[in-house]
Amino acid sequence: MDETRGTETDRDVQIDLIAVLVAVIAGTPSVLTIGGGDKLPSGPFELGHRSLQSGLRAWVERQTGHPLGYIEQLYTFADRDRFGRGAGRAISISYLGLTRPEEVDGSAESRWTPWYAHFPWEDHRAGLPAVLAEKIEPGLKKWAASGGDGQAQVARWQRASSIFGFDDRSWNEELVLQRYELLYEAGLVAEAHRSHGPQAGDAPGKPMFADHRRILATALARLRTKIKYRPVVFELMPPVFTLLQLQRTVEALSGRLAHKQNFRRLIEQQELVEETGETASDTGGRPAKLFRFRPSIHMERTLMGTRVPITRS
Amino acid sequence: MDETRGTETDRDVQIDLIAVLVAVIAGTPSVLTIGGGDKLPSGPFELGHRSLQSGLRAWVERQTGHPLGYIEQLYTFADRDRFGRGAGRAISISYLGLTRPEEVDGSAESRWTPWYAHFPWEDHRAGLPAVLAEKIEPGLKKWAASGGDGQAQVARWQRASSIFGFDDRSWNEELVLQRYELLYEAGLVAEAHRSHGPQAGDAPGKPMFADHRRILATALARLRTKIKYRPVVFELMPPVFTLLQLQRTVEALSGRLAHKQNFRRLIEQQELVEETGETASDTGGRPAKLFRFRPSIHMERTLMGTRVPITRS
DNA sequence: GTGGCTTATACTCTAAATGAGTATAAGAGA
DNA sequence: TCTCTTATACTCATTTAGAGTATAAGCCAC
Repeated sequence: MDETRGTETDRDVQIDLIAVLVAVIAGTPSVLTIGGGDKLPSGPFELGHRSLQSGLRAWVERQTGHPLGYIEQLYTFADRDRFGRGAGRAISISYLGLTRPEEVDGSAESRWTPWYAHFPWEDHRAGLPAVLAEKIEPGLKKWAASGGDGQAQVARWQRASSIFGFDDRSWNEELVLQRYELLYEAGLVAEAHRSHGPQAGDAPGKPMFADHRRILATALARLRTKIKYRPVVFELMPPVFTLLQLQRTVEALSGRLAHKQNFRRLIEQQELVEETGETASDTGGRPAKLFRFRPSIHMERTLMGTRVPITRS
Repeated sequence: MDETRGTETDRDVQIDLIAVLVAVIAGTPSVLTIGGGDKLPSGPFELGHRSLQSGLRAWVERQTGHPLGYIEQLYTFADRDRFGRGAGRAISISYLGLTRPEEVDGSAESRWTPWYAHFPWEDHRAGLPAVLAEKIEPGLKKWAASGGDGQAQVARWQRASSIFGFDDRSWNEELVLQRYELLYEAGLVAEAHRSHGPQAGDAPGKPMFADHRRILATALARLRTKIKYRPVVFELMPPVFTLLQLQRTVEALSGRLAHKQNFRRLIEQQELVEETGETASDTGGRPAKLFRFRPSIHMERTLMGTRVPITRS
């Protein structure tokens, strides 16, 4: 099996670990960035590291002063052209990490960036984002119209509209990555233009370094999928919270609103939380009971499911 | 953190691509193996490869004579001790691939191995597998009883019973990896004993080379999860099939039986398939209508969902 | 060619889950 | 006390899911 080995196989291959660290800060889902807010924390995987995870922890903590809690592997990339030709090649192993607000500090080099700044079309909490109708839909219409023969054009538009929910199709919040990739393909995000030419300024969403925005999209998609069947939200919550706070966090992640009464029904019937006995009176209305996550149920739920209701319209 | 390092960041790191290639052959879910049936096809990622996927394709096709269709990335491993100390270290990027029976041939070096040979406890189609009550439950009871103080013992047994569905808890077919890892931890699979000592013969399920069985477990878990919400089963079906054949394939993957009438209802209402107009008369009873996958719905369903009914008991 | 075996296919029934809404409670502040 | 705000309890209709009954349409043995 080892034909051409020995010379080049195991040389010039750099292994990078990239972290997408997420926290919800004052209701705003945010990602930890370095370098002026457009780079994800990352660093090389070194021989001294015991494992990929521990390598990542070491790097991120050094680079951001931020200790890592829950982390999970996202995806491994290896594009030859990732950093231009001739530079050898890099393999990037990306991770998703979740942290609580209390643990948030932000060091000199790192800071928390609201992720919807990079994906304004993903936040539907206040209704359809304007950017969809103003830039994305016309942009994709043009892209579809430029695609080969009639049939190919129809196929392009079908793809676009089913992914983005145009023409009265429903919005699926999990398709973050597909949407980003489609925009990239259609040249509607700045990263698609190597030279960052004239279009870059007009393209929706703040661009990021190299393919970091794609990685962030992967993370968002994974998180939105995961909160529906694993109780990971709690990794983002303070130890004690009201049900509305919990709901707001879920909404921040999924980018859409939930039906309050049904949300509460679902959470309670799943026995994920228990009352602390105290109430929070700073809510502006009737004081809300405070809850904590039920640790006893933790393992069980990690295995089984959690569900979250989201309004249909 | 950089204890024993020197200059060597990008040296001595070998990158392996590992394929878990799945096909359902005559109702038996199988995995492509080499080396006498205990190894997954794999090979180094080389500079000449355009991407991870194309590297994998090249390797597998050369090694097994088997062209790859649908593939998706599974997980990236990097254990320092994977191949013993001093051997540098290896990073393994694993992929799951699905193929159709027609494409199945099996070359000299490769062959198809029924995967339940490696995971006999995962096949519940003919009721609870005997190995559960005979070996696994007593083995895990013993393991639980040997774990620290009373509380720790209870916690161990709780974990075991909720993962394996003991004590009248329900079986969750998706927890393939958790079950394998628990068995490993409890020393109940041969791989847990480096020396392959006396217990190896008694341990349930055929062992595999290195950590290949863990990778296979990862693949099985992913596949069982995925068939529930993406129409990937069709990658495993011939172009034309009866609904019962489709059902048998789903059952083979999930390891449990489905309710025939409800299965049909679900498949039909989802409009995943369409009649070809022909019937198959070799089914032993009333001839069954033949169906094909609806290509028009393919993209849409790739984005949206597919569901599959499974009997509760 | 008829009765019995097998699988296919159509329906029915019931319970649970889900989406949406109404009604009432309990604080703060004018 | 009235009003505003949020919290919380219930109700209702629809959909989905699990399970079962009934009927259809082939083959085969006799």
